[in-house]
Amino acid sequence: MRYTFNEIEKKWQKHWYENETFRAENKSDKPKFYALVEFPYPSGHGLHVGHPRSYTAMDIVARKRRLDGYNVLYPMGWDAFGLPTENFAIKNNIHPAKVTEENIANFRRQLKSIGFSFDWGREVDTTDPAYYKWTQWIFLKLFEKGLAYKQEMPINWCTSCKVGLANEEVVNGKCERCGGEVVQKRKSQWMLRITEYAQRLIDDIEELDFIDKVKIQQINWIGRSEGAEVDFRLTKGDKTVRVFTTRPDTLFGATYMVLSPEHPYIDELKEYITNFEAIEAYRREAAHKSELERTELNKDKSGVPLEGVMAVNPVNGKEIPVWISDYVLMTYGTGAIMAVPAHDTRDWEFAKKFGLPIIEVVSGGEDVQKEAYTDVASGTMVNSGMLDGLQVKDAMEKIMDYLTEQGIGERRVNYKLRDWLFSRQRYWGEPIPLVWCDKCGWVPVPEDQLPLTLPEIENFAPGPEGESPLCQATDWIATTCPKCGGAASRETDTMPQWAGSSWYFLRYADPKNTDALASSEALDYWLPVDWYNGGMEHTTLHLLYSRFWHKFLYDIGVVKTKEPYNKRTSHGMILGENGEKMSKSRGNVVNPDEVVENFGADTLRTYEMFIGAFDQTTPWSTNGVKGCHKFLERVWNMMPMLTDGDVYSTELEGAMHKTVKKVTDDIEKMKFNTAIAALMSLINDIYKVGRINRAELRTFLLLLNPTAPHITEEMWQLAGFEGYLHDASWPTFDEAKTVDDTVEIVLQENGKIRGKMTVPSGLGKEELEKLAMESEAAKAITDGKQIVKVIAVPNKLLNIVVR
RNA sequence: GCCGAUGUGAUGGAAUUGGCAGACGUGACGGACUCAAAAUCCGUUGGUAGCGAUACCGUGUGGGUUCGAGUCCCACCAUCGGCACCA
Repeated sequence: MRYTFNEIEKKWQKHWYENETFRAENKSDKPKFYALVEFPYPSGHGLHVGHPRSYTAMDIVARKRRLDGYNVLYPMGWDAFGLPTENFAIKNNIHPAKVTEENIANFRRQLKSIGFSFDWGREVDTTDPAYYKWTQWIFLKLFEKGLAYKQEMPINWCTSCKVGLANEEVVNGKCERCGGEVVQKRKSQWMLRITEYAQRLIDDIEELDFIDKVKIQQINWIGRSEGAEVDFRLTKGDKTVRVFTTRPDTLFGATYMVLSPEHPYIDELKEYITNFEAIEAYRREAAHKSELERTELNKDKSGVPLEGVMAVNPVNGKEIPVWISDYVLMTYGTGAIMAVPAHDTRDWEFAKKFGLPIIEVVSGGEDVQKEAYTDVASGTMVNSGMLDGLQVKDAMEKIMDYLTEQGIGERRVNYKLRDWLFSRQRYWGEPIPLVWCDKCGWVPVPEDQLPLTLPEIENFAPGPEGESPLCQATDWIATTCPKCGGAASRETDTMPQWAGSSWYFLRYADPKNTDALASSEALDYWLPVDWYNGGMEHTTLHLLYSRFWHKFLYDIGVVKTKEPYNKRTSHGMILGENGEKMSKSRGNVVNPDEVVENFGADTLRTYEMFIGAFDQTTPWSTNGVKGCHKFLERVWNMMPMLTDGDVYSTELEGAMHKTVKKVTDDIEKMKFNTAIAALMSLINDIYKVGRINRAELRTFLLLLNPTAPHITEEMWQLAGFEGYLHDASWPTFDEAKTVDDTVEIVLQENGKIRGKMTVPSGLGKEELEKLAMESEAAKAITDGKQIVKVIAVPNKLLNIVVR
């Protein structure tokens, strides 16, 4: 009988869908398990072969958990707001909602053809007003608690198209669409105070079961650093400039000060600055550079001194020059630094270039005129007045106490993490549900008027000054103030795509609820997510944003867990066959539809799991796909070898127990490639034996089922096993039967292999040494030599060290 | 530049976490079946020398620790992910 995968797969997909086999219940006697994958952005290109890598992995976990007796929730949805759809809509003048609908339909069809065990009754769509009603609701709660505020922030502005651009649309400082010049333009925008949660986001990650690299990257991204803020008086005007420093101990070595080009005081000091034109010119130049370019360490330092204004070092009264330079960012710390060139590499380079003095205040390094000495662990203070003779650590404490006493500074913890820029001047996003009233200020749209839906407009492109496209909807904008009833206007900015994806996993618990984002019973039952798999590239944005929102929802009593996800793992990317990133322009895109059509969903799934280590990037290989298809054909062709037998045969018993153990362990560790390799080895053994009995086939099908669910379900039925495979239980193994009676050990001379011998397994060190030393091979090693030492490793080796 | 990873046969990768490097798959070569080809099945396959037993070399590069290093430490090189408006 031929392996007609197309028919078999359609048959079972239909069966599962019609019988709602994978429907999750919000109440059950079984323990719950919530498996989550990142919902896709339904792009016009259709599913990428990268998507099924993550989805198959969690499908395997979900299917295995069901066989283990869990009530499993494994949902799917659409993160459908976003730029590409909007740009496509602008270009072709189609409503983005229409584009989105078509793309979703295509994605849904593709995902269904691969046989994932999603609960299709719980689909969510971030662009559905019934969904974004609650995204808006969460925003209003944030606003109510003072966590949303407006601030001037720079956007990328194309001087030629007159459009605000996403970072991605800026290529080498030019507009991706027209090649026009891109500059930084300041605009008042909505921000969310994620920094309020910085410490909790660090503290609470500790106890979570996240892979280490995710934890480390999040912690580094939040970037906590301890130090002090210090006030420097200026010789002109009545302002003091506050700087943040992690090295207050080096305060006596501050030989100049640097302000960010965007620092607001510069304008206020205009009347005192004698070279204001040069300053202006430099600021214009800085507006052309991205932060990435500005902070590159190896780039040539640039800057301009503020002539006519000096700063006064508060600890020794010395006047020091004030510069502006683009390596100081307005977005970190206070936007101003004290420069200590002797003990900071970037300051050192700047001082060298502009001939500024370098004064050593920590001794212990080389000549500071030749190189900055940055070690904090050792060193003694010099040239530092009251700090002289102290160790760095003690000097740090003393100076901070002094600054606080004198009222010229204070201890301060700073985070690299910045508040979340939440405004977009775009159409295809959730409208921000606020109204501006000249009398009352920003007023929330009343809850009973949510969702505030997107207005219908003619043209989805942004306005001439970079305003949101929603500006065209004048009827929609004009409204009354919910507070005073006077004339008022709606906010026209929309939310970023990250908004909808920051809470979608909550909606899955109760996706059709109209009274709340989900019922508290459903949330209490399903949360937290037990296992969340996704891409490394989402570590510092999506994953952090959603943890922040979840913590906020915890604070206002919506959810009962502090953290949304218990466990986080990540998958590697799939590259094109040539080892490059898949892209249309490179012509190396693999369409999953073709793989399903030509080889079957089970082959696609098996291959994507066999391709390599799950968390590693790997290239696609058509021959590899064929190899996996061949494996499934060998599985199929076991049917004629089937014999009776309720227990494992003696020939295969050991191999069966070992494979059950291996596959069970490997799935938990996401080592799917070696789990499949173990099944391939087992089938090689079965072919050697030439037959398989019913007990062995039953176990084999169960082990392969999570990976290749269609073929295994079909063979289960063909073999006449009871019920459906998906209702059966995961096989168990007997540890004792996974161990062979004898083992081959290696005999080494000074670590080099000299021979092998077979010994009973489980021998202790002494027994092994005694037995092995009597062997011919051991005698050949020791003959005529002096034995220095013998190292015995049970079940492994015996190493004889001789001289 | 900063943060996080990775580097093993012709090739995708494996290695119980310091103990036989190369499991499993692909490719290649040989054989069986066939009029023939495909498919299938069985075998061989890191390099060098040797008929052979075997010996030596071999996990990006250079050092180190250890009885023993793909695995640990130091330095370097290369590649990849992220860097806040792509998702």
